[in-house]
Amino acid sequence: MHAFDVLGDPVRRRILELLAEGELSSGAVCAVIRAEFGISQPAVSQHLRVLRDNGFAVVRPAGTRRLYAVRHEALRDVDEWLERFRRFWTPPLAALATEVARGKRRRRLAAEDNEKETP
Amino acid sequence: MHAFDVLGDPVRRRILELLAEGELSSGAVCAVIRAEFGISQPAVSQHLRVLRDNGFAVVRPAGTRRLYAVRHEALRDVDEWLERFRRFWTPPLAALATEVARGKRRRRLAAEDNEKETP
DNA sequence: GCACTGTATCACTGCTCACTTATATAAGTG
DNA sequence: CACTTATATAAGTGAGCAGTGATACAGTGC
Repeated sequence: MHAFDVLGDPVRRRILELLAEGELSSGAVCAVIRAEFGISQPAVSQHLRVLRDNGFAVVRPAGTRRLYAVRHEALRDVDEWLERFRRFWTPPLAALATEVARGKRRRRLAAEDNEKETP
Repeated sequence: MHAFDVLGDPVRRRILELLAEGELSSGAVCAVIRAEFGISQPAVSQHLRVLRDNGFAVVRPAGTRRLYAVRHEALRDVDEWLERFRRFWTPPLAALATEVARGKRRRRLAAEDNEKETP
């Protein structure tokens, strides 16, 4: 499932917005979504599953609860897709900083690869 | 239709990628998409319509052709939705520049509103 | 152990939406 | 004008997916 397919659903977008504030239990997410969209608990649970399966969220058991958090890597991929359009509205300073960040990230990823190859 | 629903389709994303390079005729888009996705001309035309109707593309007649171009405003809205997540991977410099740009945009929009109210 | 709460999965269903074929509209060309 | 090319619209069909109710599973406290 492509990143944008995941974000194509309003419920999933809302869940991510909620998780952006910080870790939340399945039940907490469920409560808000039920109130706002009027859908059942299984429906919310399935959306959480989609988010998990596609790397948009991570889950951590805490007693009987399961705490969800955003995985920002997935959203960064979306952000990078926008890159090619961004130059039309991004001022040069931000573009430069983004470029610097991207270079950093590339170097980091490359370093990780080297670690794997020569452990 | 929400911006992310529009981007939820791989064909539409690809079309936007093509248009990001510059203005293209319906036929030119069609040729590429047909080759890559194997769908019919009407199918492509319908996707172009969705992009038009949702403000992701503008069209300009040129003789018998119709030239399509990206409307960046729509993509900026998507970009702004990502804003709340971006702080996790954006370096401070870029964040500052983005903030400056946003202030600019807000002032511009406000100015436009004033123009309307006192023409 | 049992009951209870919190969460996930299963099996099914209905609706949305992307596709197709056929056709309409519009502009250039002889 | 008829003919062709370029593009859009119409009508109908099929698949996918988000929803439901029922159920299973896991952890907590008695």
